[in-house]
Amino acid sequence: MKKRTFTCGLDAAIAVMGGKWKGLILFTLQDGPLRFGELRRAVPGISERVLILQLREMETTGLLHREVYHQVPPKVEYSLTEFGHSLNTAMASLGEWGEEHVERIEAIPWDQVG
Amino acid sequence: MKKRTFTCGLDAAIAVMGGKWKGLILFTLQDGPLRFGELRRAVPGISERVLILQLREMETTGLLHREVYHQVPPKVEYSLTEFGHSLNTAMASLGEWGEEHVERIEAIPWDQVG
DNA sequence: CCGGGTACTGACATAAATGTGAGTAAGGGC
DNA sequence: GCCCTTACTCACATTTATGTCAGTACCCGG
Repeated sequence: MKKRTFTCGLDAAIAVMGGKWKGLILFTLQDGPLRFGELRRAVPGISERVLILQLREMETTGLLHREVYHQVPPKVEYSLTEFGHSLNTAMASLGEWGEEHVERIEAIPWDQVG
Repeated sequence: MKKRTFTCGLDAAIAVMGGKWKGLILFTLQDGPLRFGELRRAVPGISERVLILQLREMETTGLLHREVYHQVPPKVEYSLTEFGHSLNTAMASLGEWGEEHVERIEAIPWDQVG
């Protein structure tokens, strides 16, 4: 358990929801629990492996809860914890900003960016 | 200019401010323009090269403005555009969330996360 | 004419993130 | 017995992000 330190709140928040997918996963789960397969279909473009890795990370960081139903075929449900919900709320304004500016963002010459 | 499309506003926002540093740079510049060296000192831990890359990206995406003063030694100032300011505002709640939960976030076993 | 400060650039190396495709276990229906 | 579904795991391959370090151009003060 090496402790990380952060320069500010934003730094800490980014450490938790950093990466390309976690925000979207959080967003997708806001309306209720989903099983693994549903989640995969709900987040277009993500690969199985990466989805699993992200889910594991988010479980470890306390953003979401994993509930296993001992059935065959197996059923596993992922849902937001209180912590996850609170982060989702905090990201709402970022999502709104994105929506307001989608056209401008899509018009950015992304091939010149990297 | 390949156009990217986004699944939702959050997706678009993450494309613009993604990565470990852009949020912090935005945050650092919120109180007014800074020159390159000042910025480097204000964002602890970032390397010169990466700072430049991030600044270039953020210039291309329209988040900030680069003003060159033809002096010796050279002086270059970076400042937020309106677009950058609006994103900064949208990220404020994320920063607050981070501050509220720093202790919990620092207590996360980060070595088990990756 | 030497060293200092500033804002870089370039070659290179490593680390982290993401992606691909195959394989596994379990029981139920046929 | 065989195939189906589901939620994975494993062994890679590739891409993206980040870091290190040396070097450049400019003029100025000493």
